[in-house]
Amino acid sequence: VDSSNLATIAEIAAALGVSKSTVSRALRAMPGVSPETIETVRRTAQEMGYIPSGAAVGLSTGRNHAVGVLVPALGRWFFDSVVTGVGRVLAAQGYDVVLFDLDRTVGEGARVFVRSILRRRVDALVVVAMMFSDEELAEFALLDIPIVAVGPPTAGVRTIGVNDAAVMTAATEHVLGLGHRRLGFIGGYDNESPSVVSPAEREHAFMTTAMNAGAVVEATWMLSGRYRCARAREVAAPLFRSASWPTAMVCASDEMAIGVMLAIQEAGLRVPQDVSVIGVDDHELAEAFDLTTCRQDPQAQGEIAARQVLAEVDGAPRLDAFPPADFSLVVRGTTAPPHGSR
Amino acid sequence: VDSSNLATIAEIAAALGVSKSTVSRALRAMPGVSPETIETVRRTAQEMGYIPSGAAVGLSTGRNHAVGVLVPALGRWFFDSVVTGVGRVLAAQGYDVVLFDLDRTVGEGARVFVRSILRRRVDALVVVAMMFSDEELAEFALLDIPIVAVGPPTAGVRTIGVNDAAVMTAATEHVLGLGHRRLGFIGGYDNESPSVVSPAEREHAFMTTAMNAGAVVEATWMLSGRYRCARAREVAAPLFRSASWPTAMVCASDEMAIGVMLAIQEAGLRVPQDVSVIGVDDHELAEAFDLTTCRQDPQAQGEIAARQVLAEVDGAPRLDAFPPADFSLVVRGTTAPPHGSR
DNA sequence: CTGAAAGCGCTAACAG
DNA sequence: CTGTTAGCGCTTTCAG
Repeated sequence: VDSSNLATIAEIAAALGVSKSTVSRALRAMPGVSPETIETVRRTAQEMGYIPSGAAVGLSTGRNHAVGVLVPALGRWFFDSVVTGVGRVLAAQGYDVVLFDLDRTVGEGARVFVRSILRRRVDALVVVAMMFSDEELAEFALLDIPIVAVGPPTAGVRTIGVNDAAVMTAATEHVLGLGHRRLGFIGGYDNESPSVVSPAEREHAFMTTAMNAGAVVEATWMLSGRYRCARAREVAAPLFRSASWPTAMVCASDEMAIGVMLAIQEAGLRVPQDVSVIGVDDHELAEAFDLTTCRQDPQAQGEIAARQVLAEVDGAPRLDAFPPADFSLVVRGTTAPPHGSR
Repeated sequence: VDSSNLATIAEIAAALGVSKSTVSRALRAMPGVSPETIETVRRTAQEMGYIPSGAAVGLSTGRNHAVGVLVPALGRWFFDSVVTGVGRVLAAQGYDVVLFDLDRTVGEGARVFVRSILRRRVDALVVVAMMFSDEELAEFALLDIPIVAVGPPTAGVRTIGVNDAAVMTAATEHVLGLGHRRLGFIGGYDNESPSVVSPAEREHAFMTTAMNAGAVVEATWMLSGRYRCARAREVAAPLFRSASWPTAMVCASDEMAIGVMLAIQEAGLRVPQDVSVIGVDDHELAEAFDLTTCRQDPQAQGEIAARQVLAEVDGAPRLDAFPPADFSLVVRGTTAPPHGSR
């Protein structure tokens, strides 16, 4: 027990000749403490370099003033934005964010985090775009703390996020409206990260909308880019070097849209003259690439999630479902009527 | 004190008719506990859904098993990578990462974090690319925990990072070696975020190297992109629409290099035929953009930082300085001899 | 308005 | 090998 040289509440009490309780109350400005004592205590606390011990407070009150944030990985716009949003409201309320980057956990003793990682160090949990096993959900239940998910619907956890079907339908209808009838799609599908929730609705909504409009969607035009720019570029490259390609690519994320654009250009084709490209997110780079997209605001979603769990930690009634988050079509320069049309 | 329904060490002791100490020891597999007891205790702990209380352990041992990570913001490749690296080693050692995104703190009660935020909840600190006031450094000292910085040198804190001068010199020499004599530079300079450390050495090293080689560097070719892609594109756009532009742009980060390439293309010029572009980082998108760059590995740097603070938490002697981190030139397709040369 | 005392859940000497 | 006894630093009744 190497508790450095930081002052404790007892020490400042001794120095002032008052009781620990008085100091404790004064420090927290509780009702029923004379303004003078409150002043004196605060000042000497300051002078003595007092910093409360989170552990002691936590043990005593049962509140850790910290919420856990589980992300599949850092470095992706959506996840980062959510964490930023969550962090913003938590900081404002004096809560810490304990970050769990599950990326590294996968593979090893994989995801035994509930028991081994979150040892009641957090008062609530915000999880981003992840799937959980029944076991994990059971442990969450045991933990008995507010949990909300952000992103695509997470089984077993209430989720805040956009309506993926609506978003994709809007994107698809935009290019259909421009006259495109040869449509391609790139989504995140594959079994690489089974624990990361992929918005399944997106592919489905694209297909349905395209089919209903009588558009042509060849099997080879349905790509999987794992939501990464580089990966999208790789898988799209052969398509645009082949003999038959779509005149519009509907992408489930802006990162993939950018990758697709790169592939298109490398193949000697131009956007939007030869191929239109539309994404989803309004990523920070979307404007720089003049990318048409369906804007959503993950930071705001994170803020909503954080506010809700904090409210519940403070005794607010549990909210069972969130209304879908906002999104809106942002038309820029990567979509245009297909070549040859007017 | 609403300590849910989780079992405590006392309860499992009672259920087994042994003492708390025995349970405590058994759970931690301490020497001097019969294999049988250890087995029994563990099993019933498991059955009773026991999860140790971090607060109690922390109070008792003085170790929180958590380290704080301070970043200027999330969503930038370098910062994200460092956090990922730190998180990776911490997770492996059973430590939590408490993330402080200072972005939001700036402006408000700005950066009183040491006292108000880190209430001894962390056993160590890793800070990324930040500057601290003397006041803050004093509070760090008071905290008396291992602290290491990652990135450009941080005054008052030992830092792990690449030698910025060496990196920039290498980049500049690469284009000089290709025959370029009209050089431009884009760095992060400005007063926007005074608390974020900007690698000052980079601009200086570029200048020195360029001058020594007798290259031409017009004043309007020295840009400030704040290390953001979009910003870089904006400031570079007018340059490449003007009458006089450099044949090679040396960029202090890949994100800015990409922005510059966008601006070049928009101006109707081509990379590398008209303008060569070289960056720094080997960002995850560098390969997709076929960008020549000076690779560094911020994740590895974060890992080194994390390993060192953990070692010191465990009693290892304090390390006063780190050797410079590795970097290497990665030549790809965005640099070539200047037009007209052979 | 203030003090005394009892814990929060766990670890850590000391004794057996 | 196991039990007892003190705390860690703070909050919180319950009495003055």
